Amino acid sequence: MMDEKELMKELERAIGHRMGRTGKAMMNRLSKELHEAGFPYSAPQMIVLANVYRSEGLNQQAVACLMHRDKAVATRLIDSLEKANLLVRIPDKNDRRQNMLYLTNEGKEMVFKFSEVSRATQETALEGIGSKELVIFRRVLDRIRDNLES
Amino acid sequence: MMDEKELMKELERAIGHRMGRTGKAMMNRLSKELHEAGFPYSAPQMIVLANVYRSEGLNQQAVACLMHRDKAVATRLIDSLEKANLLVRIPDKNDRRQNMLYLTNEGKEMVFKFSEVSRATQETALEGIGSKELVIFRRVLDRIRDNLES
DNA sequence: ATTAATTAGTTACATTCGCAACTATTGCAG
DNA sequence: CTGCAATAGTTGCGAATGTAACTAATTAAT
Repeated sequence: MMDEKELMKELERAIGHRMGRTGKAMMNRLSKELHEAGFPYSAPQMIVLANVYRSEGLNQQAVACLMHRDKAVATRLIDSLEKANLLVRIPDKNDRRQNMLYLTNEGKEMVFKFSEVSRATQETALEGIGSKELVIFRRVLDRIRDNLES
Repeated sequence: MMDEKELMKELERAIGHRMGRTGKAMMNRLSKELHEAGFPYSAPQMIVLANVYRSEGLNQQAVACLMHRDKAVATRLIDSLEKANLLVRIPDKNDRRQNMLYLTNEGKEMVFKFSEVSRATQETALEGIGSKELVIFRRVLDRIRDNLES
């Protein structure tokens, strides 16, 4: 068993905890900015919308995968967005199990407004961080993910 | 050659996405390792315990603050840990609103076991990453959190 | 061709979280 | 001293999440 000193060091260095906190901070800030900008929609809802905007016609499974959430969550978010007339489900003629997703005009407008808020938030998040550091940061992130998912 | 502004834009684009995915991967892995090691306790429970270990006698508010969670969440986690005999609440004689938290011997043992699992998981996660890069990584992580929480 | 296995999506259920209301205690202002 | 504000902790409630069971459609296997 390790001695107390080492244990203390180890506890202080919990990268996972730090990353969780920072990730949550990002999400919280985005939600707050959206709310303050008068958005009647949540951040997860807008993230779905943005993903559909980037690749219209994609199915719900793909949405779930892109946002790292369960497909049940995708179903519910898409339900709410369809009810709000921001997107529509179109059953795929070739595979009627799938719904292809398309934005309405209202949905597209909403994505544009969202992207402004989101960009501002991200700029705030990365303020004072040099591009060299950011390159390393991103490389380390990817490496950690690879280490854990393989 | 891309100019600085374009490069930053390009880098920013994927940061939120990557952090979400990587953070989730870490949490999943830790939970899995804990479960496989026969732990009957969750990661948040263990994080509470580790914090109490680091500064015994602290109150519930402090625990909540350290984990960046609501004090209600702290109450429930501490409830479960006290029920499991891993820690005890001792009312502060000088201010009877506060509970001072102390680990039981069983709780201390659990922290030691947890720290081994957690350290192993972290080693897996950080394999092949140089200490220089890691320092930058941590600095960027903290900077992002500071940027967002201030 | 029929049956089994797979896949997309939905729904039910239990869990967790954070906000807000509430209690109890302490500190402060007049 | 009295009463009001602030603080620690608890509890109730609604919202969001993931697992798993389920339906419907497709594909593969024999």
